[in-house]
Amino acid sequence: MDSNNKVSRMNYSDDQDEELTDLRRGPWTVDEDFTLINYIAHHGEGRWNSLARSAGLKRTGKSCRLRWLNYLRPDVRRGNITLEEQLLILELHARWGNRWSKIAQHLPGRTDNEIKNYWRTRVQKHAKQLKCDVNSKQFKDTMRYLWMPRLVERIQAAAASSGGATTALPSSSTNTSAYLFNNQNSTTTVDMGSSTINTLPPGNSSAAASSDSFGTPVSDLTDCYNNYPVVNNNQDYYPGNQNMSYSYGDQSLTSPTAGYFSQGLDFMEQNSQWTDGADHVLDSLWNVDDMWFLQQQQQFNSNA
DNA sequence: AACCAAGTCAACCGCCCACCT
DNA sequence: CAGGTGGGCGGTTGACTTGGT
Repeated sequence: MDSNNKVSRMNYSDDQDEELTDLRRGPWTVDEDFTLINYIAHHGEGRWNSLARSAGLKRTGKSCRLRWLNYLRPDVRRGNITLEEQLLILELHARWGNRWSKIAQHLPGRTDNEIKNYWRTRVQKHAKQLKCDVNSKQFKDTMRYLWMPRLVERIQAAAASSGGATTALPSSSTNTSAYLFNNQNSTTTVDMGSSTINTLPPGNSSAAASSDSFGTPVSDLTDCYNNYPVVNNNQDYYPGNQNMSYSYGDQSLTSPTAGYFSQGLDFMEQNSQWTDGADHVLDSLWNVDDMWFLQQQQQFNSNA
C-alpha cells in the first residue's frame, strides 16, 4: 500500500487544540516510522506527548503510542491469525466480552486492535449472516458448541496432517508444547501452556483441515483469511527473530462441548463435501450447519 | 473495462482512570 | 480536594482492497 504522504481526510472535532492543525494525521510514512523507532531505541518509550515533540514528529503523543504499540514494536505480530489463536479469542471473549486488551495479553504479539478487528470483521459477520445478535445466547451457543469444537478438530487435523504440530504453529513460537494436541486419545486436549481446552472426542474427524501451499492453516470462520504467507511488516526494521511463547497463566479453559455436538458432527459427516478441503465449500456449509443448529436450538427452546 | 458492494484494517476519537502537584 | 497530564481502553471511521457483475 503506497499511502506515503497521504493525509487523512477524516473530520475532526473543533475542540482540538489549535496546535493540532500543524500535526500530521493519517497513514504513517516510512520516514516517520524510522524517526519514531530510532528515538525510542535511544530514549525509550513513554511520555508520548513530549516524545513526539522531542523526536520532531508532527504527531500527537497518542498517535505515536498507537503506531508503536500496534505496528512498530519489535515483537508485534500481524496477520495470519492461527487456528489456536482463533480458538483462544473465542474462548476468552466468551469469558470477558469486549475486553480486547485483556484478551490480547494472552496472545503474545497480538494487539488489542487486531483482535478487535478480527472479532468485528469475522465473528460479527457470521452473526449477521445468521441473523442473530452477536450477544445473544443463540449465537454464543453456536460459537461454543459448533465453531469452537470445529476449530479444535481442525487444529488437531492440521497437526496430524503435518506429522506433528509444527506447521500449525507461528513461525516465531519457541514453545511448541503450547500447540501439541493429544489426538490419540478419546478426548482432545488443547494445551495452551498451563491451561487446557477440553472438547469432544474426535471420533471420525469430518471437518477436513485445510491449508494453503505454505502449510498455514486457513480460518474456518473466514474466507481464506489466513491464505497468505506470514506478513510481518516491521521485519523490514527488525530482521531478527522473535522469541515468544503462548502462556495462559494459571487459568483453565474448559469448553462444555462434549455431549452437545454429536448431532452436529453427524450432520457434517453426511456431507462428503466436508472432506474435500475446498474452503469455499466449507465456508458455505458453515452457514448451513449454523442455521441448522440455530433451528434446533429454537425448537428446543420452544419445547422447553 | 468500469462500476459497485462488501470486507479489511490502520488510525482516529472520546471517555475514563491513575498519578502528580 | 481540585485541576492538569499521561496513558489505556473500547468504539468508530474511512481509505484501500477484493470480488462480483
